Amino acid sequence: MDLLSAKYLGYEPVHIEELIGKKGKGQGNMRDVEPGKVKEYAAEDADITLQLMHQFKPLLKSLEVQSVFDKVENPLVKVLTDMEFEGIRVDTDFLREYSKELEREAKAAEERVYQQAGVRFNLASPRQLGEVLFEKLKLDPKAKKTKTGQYATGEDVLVKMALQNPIVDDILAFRELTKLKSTYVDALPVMINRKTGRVHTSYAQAVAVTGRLSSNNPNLQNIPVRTERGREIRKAFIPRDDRHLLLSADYSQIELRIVAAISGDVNMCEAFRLGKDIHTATAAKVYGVSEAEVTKDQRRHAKSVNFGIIYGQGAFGLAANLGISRTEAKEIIDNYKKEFSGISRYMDDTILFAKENGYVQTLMGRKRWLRDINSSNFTVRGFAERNAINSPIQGTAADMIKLAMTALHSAIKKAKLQSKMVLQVHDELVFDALKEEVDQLKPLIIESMQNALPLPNNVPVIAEVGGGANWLEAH
DNA sequence: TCTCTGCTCAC
DNA sequence: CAAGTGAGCAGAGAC
Repeated sequence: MDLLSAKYLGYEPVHIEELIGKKGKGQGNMRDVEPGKVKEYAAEDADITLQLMHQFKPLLKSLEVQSVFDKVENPLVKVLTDMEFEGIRVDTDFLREYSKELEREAKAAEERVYQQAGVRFNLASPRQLGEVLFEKLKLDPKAKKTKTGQYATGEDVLVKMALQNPIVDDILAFRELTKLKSTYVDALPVMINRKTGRVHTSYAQAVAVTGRLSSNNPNLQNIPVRTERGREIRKAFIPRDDRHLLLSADYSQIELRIVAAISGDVNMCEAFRLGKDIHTATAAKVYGVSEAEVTKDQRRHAKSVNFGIIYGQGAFGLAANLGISRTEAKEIIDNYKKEFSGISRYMDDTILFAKENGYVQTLMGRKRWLRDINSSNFTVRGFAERNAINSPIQGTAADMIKLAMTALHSAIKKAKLQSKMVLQVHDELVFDALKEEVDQLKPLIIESMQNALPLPNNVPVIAEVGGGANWLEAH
């Protein structure tokens, strides 16, 4: 495959690597680039990439895809190169200290596991752990095996055994601590560019089949946030100096708004137009109560259904997720489909469209081809059907934030601001913002994000922005 | 050194 | 059978 096709299709790393050899052999290293030269490299990279993409254009078949190319992808190339070269500052002293703490806690959890198991082994090996748990300790006579025949020891399996078996909590703690240490706390400082003192991710523009970006070397799109210990790591992402702040702006419920808008479901569109809490509004409809009467559990269930819808989840998955019976889950889903009949119709129509045309598309016309949509194999076809439902939703959200990024890039340049857009995390943008520009920048961000791709049926798009001395505080 | 597997992090 | 899109780590085995 030639460079051009390889690049566009995402089989080769994009941007920085090809031109200055961030990880290529014998071409020097991104970490050695002179800080003063960074801008020149970025400009050169963008020019060449634009040229290559222009040559690739005749190969694109449909008008819709050309429009996605012209309006979304091509203009984004320069935006991404700028973001990659800009990078983001990381507090290495903080991470070094945190690493020691994680090390101590992991060691302690590991020792407790060996004590309780009555044997020492490699706790980091799922295979050895499975043998200890299910053959030596016989914790579950019906233990499940993976496709290669070893015992499954994933988090979902272990959590179910946690109440009867105290050893499980220590195993899970060990897993969490070592994951955080090896993947983030110890890895990030090594990725810092010696000249810029910052980490520079690479964004792949054509790897994810839905149109999302992906991020690697390092991946800055999966920095922990869910657990207390994980969240700490976000404190290590900081502004370039004390004259700057980190701003974080994210879309509120963007995928659900998109489902509502493209399905035209009256109840969900209305809920968004009235600015309601969408999960509470959903629960009220599904359980036939007023919004004030909705209980915590009902809202939790509704939230799960709303997410499940986006992924094409069935009663089995919902039951497993919520720890309820399949009958109960089925009842919730049936009610949901009755109350939100527009969404139910959208799902059926989209699968039918895919079966007839062999593809589905986003609001911008981005296509995903589904070669298995008419397969006679139930499992294979099922996957394709869930892809048919999910891809237009996830892909439209990707179109929207990509358009917003390009618009913002231009707006920041036009206003002659020094603040920089530095990260994208699917529905979030992060900025290294000069403090005196923040009051001007915030409305610019909100306006660009909310108006990048207006949704049908008057469904409002809402973006929220916050600031702080690190990525955690900015949220 | 390379590849696959199982697991876990994000949206 | 059963929830979509990614990236990266350590273990384990092939070469």
